Amino acid sequence: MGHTRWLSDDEMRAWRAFTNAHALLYRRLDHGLKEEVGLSGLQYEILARLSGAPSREMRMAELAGDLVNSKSGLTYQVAQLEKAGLVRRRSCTSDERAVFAGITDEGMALLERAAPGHVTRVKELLIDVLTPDQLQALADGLGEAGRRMADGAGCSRPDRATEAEPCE
Amino acid sequence: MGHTRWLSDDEMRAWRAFTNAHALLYRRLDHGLKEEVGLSGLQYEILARLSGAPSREMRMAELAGDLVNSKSGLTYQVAQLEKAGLVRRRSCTSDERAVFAGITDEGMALLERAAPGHVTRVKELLIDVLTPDQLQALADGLGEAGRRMADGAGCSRPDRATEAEPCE
DNA sequence: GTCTGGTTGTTCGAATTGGAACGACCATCG
DNA sequence: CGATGGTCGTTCCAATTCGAACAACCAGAC
Repeated sequence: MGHTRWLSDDEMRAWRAFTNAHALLYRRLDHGLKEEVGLSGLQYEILARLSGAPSREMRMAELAGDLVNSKSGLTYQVAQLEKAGLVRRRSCTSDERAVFAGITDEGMALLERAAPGHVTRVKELLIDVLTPDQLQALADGLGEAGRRMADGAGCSRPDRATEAEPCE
Repeated sequence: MGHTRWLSDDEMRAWRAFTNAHALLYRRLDHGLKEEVGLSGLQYEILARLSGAPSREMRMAELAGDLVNSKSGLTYQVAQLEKAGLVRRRSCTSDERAVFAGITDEGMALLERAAPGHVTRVKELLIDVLTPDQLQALADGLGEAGRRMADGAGCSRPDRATEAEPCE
């Protein structure tokens, strides 16, 4: 490691734009959700993933991996959602360790009530601002970056375990 | 508002890539900083901004605006940094309300020790993964999105006040 | 002057986060 | 079977986050 390669002006601009846009956007989305349906951004994401899962449920570990949140953090949030009746938990019969979190009908109803506003905001504040080329570049470039980081490349993260079959 | 315009597959891919890459990346950077110099990502950002400011100091409000963090959150972190001797605070003589936070020599030293590893990680994990075109698209597209959100467009945020002259 | 409206940074309390430690569990080997 | 190593989700605790309320302050109208 001779001397450090600093960021060029262009690189710095891109990097700042990336973090700045994310912070600004996430803040808006969070507030919007909180106001409209009382959910946090993370809670919305949890419900969204569950609603899209095969049988409307997922393993805790899989969820945590998808959301890039710590296990303990997920436990906490799922507990909140369960208290609110939006999610139900059941333990897997074939693997006593595993816990499945599934979205309830009530959760689906709330999600459907939350989605329009949320999606509209994402479109207005990000998607519609980008040209089709920029959108594509974003999907390609950041998709690749995400993929590389997800595979333990360069650091921790040994996961990518079993693909979570419906269990029974 | 007729019916909601949902996200197309491409749009969804881009959106997911964006949030996913950010989460993954920020987590790595955070851990890296914590291990190498004991700073959090936010603390590093604070020091970095201060080090680049005209006289190595900024108003609290300006800092908070740049970092997109709540005022109270910034107060907390700056207090931490001050306790560690990396930052010093002084109140402005011409405007008794304002508080300037400035980075100390000790802070500069730590920042210089932290920067190489941090910057290298940013390059390796993000910049170097992108093609020049993608980098440019990211800077342009997300830059524009950030700019629009920063101007109260569509929502709260009335700020963008005085440009914080050196005060004396 | 004095009043009013808006700004600034801090304080407070409640909610959330994340890591480490833990107990329960599976799978493999002998 | 008994032991071992690894996985899973939870619990615990300290650190952090955010918004609302607050006190001090500035600026302009009157």
